[in-house]
Amino acid sequence: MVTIKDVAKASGVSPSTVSRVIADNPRISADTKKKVRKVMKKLGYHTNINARNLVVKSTKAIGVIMPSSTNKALQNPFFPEILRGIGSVIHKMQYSMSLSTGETEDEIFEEVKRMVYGSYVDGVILLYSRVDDSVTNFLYEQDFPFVIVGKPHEYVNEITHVDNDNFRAGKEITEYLVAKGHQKIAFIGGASDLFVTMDRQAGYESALTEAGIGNCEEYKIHTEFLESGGRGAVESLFALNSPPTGIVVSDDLISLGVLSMLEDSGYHIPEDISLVSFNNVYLSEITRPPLTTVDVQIYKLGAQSAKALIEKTLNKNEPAKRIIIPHRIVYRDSVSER
Amino acid sequence: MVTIKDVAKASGVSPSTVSRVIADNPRISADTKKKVRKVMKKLGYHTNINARNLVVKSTKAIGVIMPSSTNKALQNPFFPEILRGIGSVIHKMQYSMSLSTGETEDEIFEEVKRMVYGSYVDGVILLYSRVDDSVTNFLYEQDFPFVIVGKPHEYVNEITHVDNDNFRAGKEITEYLVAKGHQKIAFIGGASDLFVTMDRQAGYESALTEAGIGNCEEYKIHTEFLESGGRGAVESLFALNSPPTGIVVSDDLISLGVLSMLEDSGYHIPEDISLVSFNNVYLSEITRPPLTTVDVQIYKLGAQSAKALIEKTLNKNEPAKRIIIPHRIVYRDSVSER
DNA sequence: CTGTTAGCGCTTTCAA
DNA sequence: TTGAAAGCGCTAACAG
Repeated sequence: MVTIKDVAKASGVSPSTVSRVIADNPRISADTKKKVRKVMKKLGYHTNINARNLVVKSTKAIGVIMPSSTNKALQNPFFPEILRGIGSVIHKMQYSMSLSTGETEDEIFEEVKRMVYGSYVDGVILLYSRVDDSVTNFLYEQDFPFVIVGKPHEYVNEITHVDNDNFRAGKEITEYLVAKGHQKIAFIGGASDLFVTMDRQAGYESALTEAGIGNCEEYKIHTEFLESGGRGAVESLFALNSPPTGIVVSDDLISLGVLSMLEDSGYHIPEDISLVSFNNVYLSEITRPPLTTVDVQIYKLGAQSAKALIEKTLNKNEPAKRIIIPHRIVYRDSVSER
Repeated sequence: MVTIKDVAKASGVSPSTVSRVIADNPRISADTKKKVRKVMKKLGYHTNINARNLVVKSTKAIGVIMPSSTNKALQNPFFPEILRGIGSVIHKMQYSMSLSTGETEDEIFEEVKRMVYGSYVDGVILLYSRVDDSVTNFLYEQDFPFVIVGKPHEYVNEITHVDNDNFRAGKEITEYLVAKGHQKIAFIGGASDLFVTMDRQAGYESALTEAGIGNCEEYKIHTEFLESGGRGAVESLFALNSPPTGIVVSDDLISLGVLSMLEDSGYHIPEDISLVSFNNVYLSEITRPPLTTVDVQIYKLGAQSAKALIEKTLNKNEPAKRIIIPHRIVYRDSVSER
């Protein structure tokens, strides 16, 4: 391995000068810089990141924590897309990204502890937000730089997070259904302890109320369609005396499942029943029919969270902020006039 | 930060002893170990990974390189799933995983160079295999430990890779269609410069030949359904004098697109035309109809590649190997008898 | 503008 | 079974 000393010797300067050249220190003459750089190139010098990290006490690495993956929720294209967004700014800033590998909550927690105690990373991005999460609490107590994609359970004003206005999004998409003449509108959400689900559902409820349409509990179900249970829940929805004519589904992937089983049961979308959804991942374009869905700009969600985190690691007392990524409805073919 | 010296002082031993306790060196008495460990706990000691890396010249980190993400191919659930597989063994071995963040080929190449020159990682997993890839060539020339998921273009016997027997898989699934009475079978593949596509297609062709069915070029098309071009290609397939009754599609996500447009055009699956696919990602269960597809065991693909790589980093002259992950056909409802 | 010197926190001979 | 000392490759005062 070529070290700074080798370069120093070969170019007839001191190691510190070489170090300064690397840092492009303005107090080094252009001449020496050029000379040293040439030698670096010739010798094939590359700075050893561990040595530098050790002294500057920063790794320029960000830890990204995925939710526990005991079910198939991770197969949601949401994740590669948000990783791409995070990656874009991480890359631009010359940082690197360390991904969590634990499958259970405990494993993940252990891993996060290693990350922060072992100085693996300068900061952490949490790709989920749950009630009473040990990782969140730990990071908060340690006062370690982190941001949440989504909404924190506690300390909302002290934890910087980037989120959509899921309440508004849920409300707007429901209002759209109402405007199309629907009165009986159901809600199908994923895990009910996720804030996304709760917020979108609250928006849905608010829209119904404001429209003067009562909202009944039988119209709200939660399923991830990952276990076979979901099927029954949806069937019972249509066994009701007065079945819905429209459905708000909280996630595109769930929509695909709902779509399939509805058509299987003889309903046609959108003729018989209309369906709207969230996220606008690629597959929502290629379902049959293509989905009217709210584009939450996953990529930006990722990019902004990385940006906010890096700012925070650079300046420890950067105030906590909430960053709302705007959404917009993408109109496709899963809704019909009533 | 609590260092080894602090622990040493507090427990009345030397730093080297503490270091040995951490490494669980057998030559340290059980007593001292206990004593020192108690102090470590009390002080909240955690070893600084950078300092250790610097001296042992190993980072216990693996770099995972995704394909360039200029299109939406990354939204394929294949990626989260293989990451999960890789993560499982990385985690078990107490390694960490560094994900690439570049979007273009050039960015990725730069990043890989940083990773290896800067001693960021001990080894690299390539999640793609392309013809004439600069990253592959670089890694090969540097003699840096790496494995490819898929089949290397060159030096097949010198680069350890983990792959499916895509030729056989393609052949078997096509034979299945033949056994079901199909004679006119088309092939729809993704990018034609990908080895997966080529191998699966070759298997398809071989099956047709062996069945005494000629295979004509008009029956083979390539599209990722990411650009609108795919639609036209498929339509022309059915504008043929003698349109196919069965289709082999090289990827579940593409299948979803094909499915949708076929039904849109008035064809019914499987009554009018049968369709088989590859990968068995979650969404193949929830399409309409659910897909008969070959399960390539993505998770294992990831796990085995991580395992092979770690072995290689641990023992530089571990011989190159080819690891074939078995596949199996999952029979669902997208095929009908002719 | 550049060199000298002292560490960063850890592991590892070599001695005892 | 343990300690002393050197050094991994780099940066950062402090001098000059």
